[in-house]
Amino acid sequence: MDDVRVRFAPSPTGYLHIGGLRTALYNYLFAKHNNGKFILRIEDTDRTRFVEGAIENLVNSLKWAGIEIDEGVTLDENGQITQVGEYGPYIQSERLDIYRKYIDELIERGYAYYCFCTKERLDKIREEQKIKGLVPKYDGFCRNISIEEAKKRIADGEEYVVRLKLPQNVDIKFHDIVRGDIVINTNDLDDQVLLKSDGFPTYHLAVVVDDHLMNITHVVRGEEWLPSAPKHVFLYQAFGWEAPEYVHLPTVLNKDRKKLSKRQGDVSVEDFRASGYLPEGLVNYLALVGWSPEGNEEILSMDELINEFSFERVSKTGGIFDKDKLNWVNSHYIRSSSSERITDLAIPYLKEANYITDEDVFKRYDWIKAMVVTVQESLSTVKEIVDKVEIFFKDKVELESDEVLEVLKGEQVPTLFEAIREELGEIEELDEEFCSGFMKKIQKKTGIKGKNLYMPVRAALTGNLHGPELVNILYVLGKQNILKRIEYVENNYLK
RNA sequence: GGCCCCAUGGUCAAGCGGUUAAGACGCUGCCCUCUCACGGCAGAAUCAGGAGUUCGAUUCUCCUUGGGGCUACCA
Repeated sequence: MDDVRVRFAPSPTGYLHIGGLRTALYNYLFAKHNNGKFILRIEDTDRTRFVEGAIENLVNSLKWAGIEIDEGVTLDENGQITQVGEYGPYIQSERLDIYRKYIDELIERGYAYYCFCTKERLDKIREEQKIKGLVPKYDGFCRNISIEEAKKRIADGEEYVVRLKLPQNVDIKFHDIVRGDIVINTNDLDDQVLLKSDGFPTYHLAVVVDDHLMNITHVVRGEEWLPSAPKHVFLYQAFGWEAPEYVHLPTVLNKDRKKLSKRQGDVSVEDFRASGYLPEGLVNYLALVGWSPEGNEEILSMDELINEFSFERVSKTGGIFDKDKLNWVNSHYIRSSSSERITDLAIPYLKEANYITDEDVFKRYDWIKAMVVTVQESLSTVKEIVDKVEIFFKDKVELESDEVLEVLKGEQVPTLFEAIREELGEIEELDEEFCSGFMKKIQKKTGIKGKNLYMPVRAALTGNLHGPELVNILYVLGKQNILKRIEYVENNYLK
């Protein structure tokens, strides 16, 4: 295969959408699988939709996800937008003169024409066509204006656009790697605007010119581009260029089988990151929506994904974004991460919940880490740690249910509490070693064992019948908290 | 409405003419265990419908139905 060059070409209209990440990911996986280049191009031809800071966000989200940009738009070490590569500029608004040149060429060759129709006229004819039950499309009013006349009108200051001049009733065929051959008749296509009245190209012109000039070998993009692909193919033919290979990816849907949208909650990569998803988890899961590995193993690192990826195994069907499965994948990565990593990721959440302070981070890092380890295996997202460690930070012991009270009212409970007090009285503070032997000592001392030993202690310390290992709870709580909670329980529930 | 794409359990999906129709998430039960979680085992659950083609269709063709997309001087 020729040197593979693919591009991810988002519009800088905000944050990177989860569907966009998937598209970028498949581009990246394909490129890396073939030792090719992954290029980031910014398609900012719609000035009305430009959002400040969007490019930085896009790049940061890609980097976070582990997608490395080989060429095109990226950020330098100071976080400033920069462009690398020999096919630049890679930001379309900086390529206006290039598009201009190719538009002129198209017009000269008779594949495009100037159009002076006003917005009002366009709206009107569409309205009429709709009423008549016709397909709303441009009626060709300006199709036959001569170049000379058009130029004169332009010189007179008339506003204009340039439209694609599509032949009538011609089948345009093209091949899509995952979908096979696709044929669309030009009668079902519109004389698409190529150059807008503000001098900016539309997507259709810019994408063709840029993909050609940047030597893109494979256009991998969302399914929503499928119906306009023939226009692009026609343009390649008009220019006399060789078209790239096409891959139109199935859509990522929400539970209602609609395109994933903001109304359903998190949709941007930034949202998922903030919710405590690890990049490996999100990437791994996303790879699985619309593609499947050959084997049964679904937990795959980026390198493994690169190694296994092929368009042959990309599905044609839109897939629903399944948060449950994402959580499962993510929990896998949380469990297999080092406790240091998860601790560092958890600290901001713990601080936000006012469970810890900067001073704690500085002075009691090991204690924080111990707490994280205690709940690490049960987390789906790092953010969940806030709920999981809540038990350690309550002043009062709140009983979760009547069953807890039942346990606390067991007849051996006073003996148990007394033994704990005595045992704790002998030491300054708990260390991990002490904790791991603690329950055994109590057992020896009181003769109480098993459920009867653990459950009342758990109930008294957490107000709960479930939770992490009791030994860990003891350590995280520390001597004073243990004594306080026992006392609290005695005073409030056992009198 | 027109055009295009798509169709295997609730979800992601394997399958590419002959299979007891994989696997994963979720769900249920059991085991492990102080409990939860992890882990292990087991279970329920799928080829949208109808015509063809064929000795034989989940698989190929057509129709119906359903879903999605496009139909802008947005991408």
